[in-house]
Amino acid sequence: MDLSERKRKILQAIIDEYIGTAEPVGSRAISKKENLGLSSATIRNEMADLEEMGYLVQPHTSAGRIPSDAGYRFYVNSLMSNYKIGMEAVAQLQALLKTRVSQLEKIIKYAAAIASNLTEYTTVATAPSVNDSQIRKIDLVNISSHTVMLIVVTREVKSRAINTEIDEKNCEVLSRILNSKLAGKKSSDINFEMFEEIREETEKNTSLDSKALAEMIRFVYDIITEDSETEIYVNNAKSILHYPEYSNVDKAEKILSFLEDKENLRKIIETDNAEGIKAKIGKENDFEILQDCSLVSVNYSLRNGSGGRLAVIGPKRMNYSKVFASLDLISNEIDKILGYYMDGS
Amino acid sequence: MDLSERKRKILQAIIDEYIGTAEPVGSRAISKKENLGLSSATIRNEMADLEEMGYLVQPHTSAGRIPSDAGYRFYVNSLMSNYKIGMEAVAQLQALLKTRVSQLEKIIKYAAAIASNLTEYTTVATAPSVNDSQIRKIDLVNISSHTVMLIVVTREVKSRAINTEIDEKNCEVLSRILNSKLAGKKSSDINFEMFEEIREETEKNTSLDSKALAEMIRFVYDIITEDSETEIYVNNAKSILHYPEYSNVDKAEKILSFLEDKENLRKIIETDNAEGIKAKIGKENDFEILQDCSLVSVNYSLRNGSGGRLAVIGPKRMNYSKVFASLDLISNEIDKILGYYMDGS
DNA sequence: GTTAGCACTCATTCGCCTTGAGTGCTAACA
DNA sequence: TGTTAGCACTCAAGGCGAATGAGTGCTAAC
Repeated sequence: MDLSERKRKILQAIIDEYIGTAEPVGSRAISKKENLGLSSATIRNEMADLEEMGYLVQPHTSAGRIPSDAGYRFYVNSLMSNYKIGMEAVAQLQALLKTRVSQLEKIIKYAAAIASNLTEYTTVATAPSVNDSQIRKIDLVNISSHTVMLIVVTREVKSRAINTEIDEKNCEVLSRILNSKLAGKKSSDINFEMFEEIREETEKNTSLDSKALAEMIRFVYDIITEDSETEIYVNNAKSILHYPEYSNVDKAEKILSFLEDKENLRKIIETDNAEGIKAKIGKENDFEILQDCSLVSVNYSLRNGSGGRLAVIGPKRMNYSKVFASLDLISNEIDKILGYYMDGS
Repeated sequence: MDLSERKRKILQAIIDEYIGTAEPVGSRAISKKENLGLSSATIRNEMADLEEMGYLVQPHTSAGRIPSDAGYRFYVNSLMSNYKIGMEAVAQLQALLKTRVSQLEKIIKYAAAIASNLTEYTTVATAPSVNDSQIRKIDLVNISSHTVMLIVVTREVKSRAINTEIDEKNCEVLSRILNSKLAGKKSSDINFEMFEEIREETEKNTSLDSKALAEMIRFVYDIITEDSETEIYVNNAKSILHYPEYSNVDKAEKILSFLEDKENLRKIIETDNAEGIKAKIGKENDFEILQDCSLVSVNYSLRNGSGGRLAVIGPKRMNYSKVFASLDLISNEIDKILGYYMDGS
């Protein structure tokens, strides 16, 4: 599928124009762009060719052309220009991410927010998954006469307030036993039998009511083995309403519903773990509701192997070059920070 | 402003009808409701009276009437019927809240989600504020060769991953000193001078680089004194799009933007700490953008004095009786659970 | 190979008319 | 004196056709 230089230029001009206006592009509009000195009639001939080749479609006879999915695909693969993000924006981004570096859990949340600011599209991101990391410490702290806070430290901190009658002294003994048996282990290596030992040993060394103890152990087991449900962040979903494509409120509502369901989001964002920035254009998306959208995503990773994904969702006629540039910038910055921060093990 | 029994009935019928249909209500529609055997002409006369009194307005001469803010206010204060929530829904709610009880922090999140399911309107809720509670424990855990997890336990658990070179042994010493100086204190009683002592004592007892130490102390100070930013949960914002009042996409987008800004939410939800369920109808809302909406809210509280607020936001013609009943139910259930759970101190 | 010119198509807009829901007023009725 | 039937009036909404104009494809000339 080779295109003449002229066809490439015309196709590019049409798509650029359409991205800006969301209106079918006519031959005259293109011919008036000074850079190629061609009359509208010539452009018309070329456009007819491009339509035949499948890159353009005509919504109706007397309208201009709009890009087809294939047209966008060609544009993304070989036509789009390099977008240059302003130095100030870059500096701002770096500064902002740096101030958040002490709240590692949240860095992706901020990154996703920044991405949606930069691009003005909806963004979806998964927090870095920290499954299966080593247990560093388990702690039981009495916070009121019958509430104990259970804390498990791995790479992250999980906690649970538990309603129980275990007193401070017994808490101490129990937490000492828990640590001696479990600290240093990976959560995937832990099974319920280990807790049987813990129960026995604790019963020997404390005056604990065996029912309260069993309950407590159950909680510890749960908190350790539960999949730390990786958070998923959505930003700027409402931007959908901006696009004429979704001026139909019903359609807009459907997609907003879709974006509210974390399950869906997980699916669309986790299908692809490819390196680098990937675009899914229109019908390339598995979900029917996204077939008028494009999804551009990138994964970031920590040196220890865990990572996550950050995606931009917008209309098919999104500003691809800007989106690609933004994601590139952001994922680089994140990799820098996280790589440094989380390295070693 | 006394209304005859007949006027009350007519006003109630009009508002009930309008809540269901969102269309101006005509005299004929009311006269056909069997319960008052009056002709449309008679109703017309009464409606004219009610309009003069300010309870109804006419969008244009040849249309029916719609309730004014004052009309809704009268309806809420003295007209609306008692909505009875189905037993199954009540049982479901109780069951659901109970299963979440071990994740206390999240109970309000679930309660807000339930409220928006029950009412089908947008809900906004603030998590229980746990400011100014006593520090129970401070911990420093090495999670990698140069990352230390800082953990502060009050009624909740706050944590921060910190990039530093402090090794395990020094961590232990430092955390012992921190606990001896700070445990048991309220975070509001803590000032930076105390940390000067801590710094001096630590320097005496460890080989710590004084710059790393100063930095670490700064983090501890920050995490303790920072306002634990009470989370704020929004559910079902998109339900706005359902109402014909917001079929205008621009208007819908404005209000969705408004609801995305946590600052705004905080303001609308925290203005009123009154006991019981309160409604703000139309222009009674301070924010101009909400002047076509009503906001019904309730506060829940723990026995220790902290608490939060849960609000339903919908169109002025919301189903007030259902919303009131739902909030009443939910806040009672929450109070039961939290009261039991968090009591003592 | 390029372009000017022309006939043709078709979505969009505008004005006009019709329709119908609803009102207020008046006069008659109970 | 309160209620109701009847009638003239108002006005938003919807249907319809003409006008508009953006765009095309094709042809003939350059």
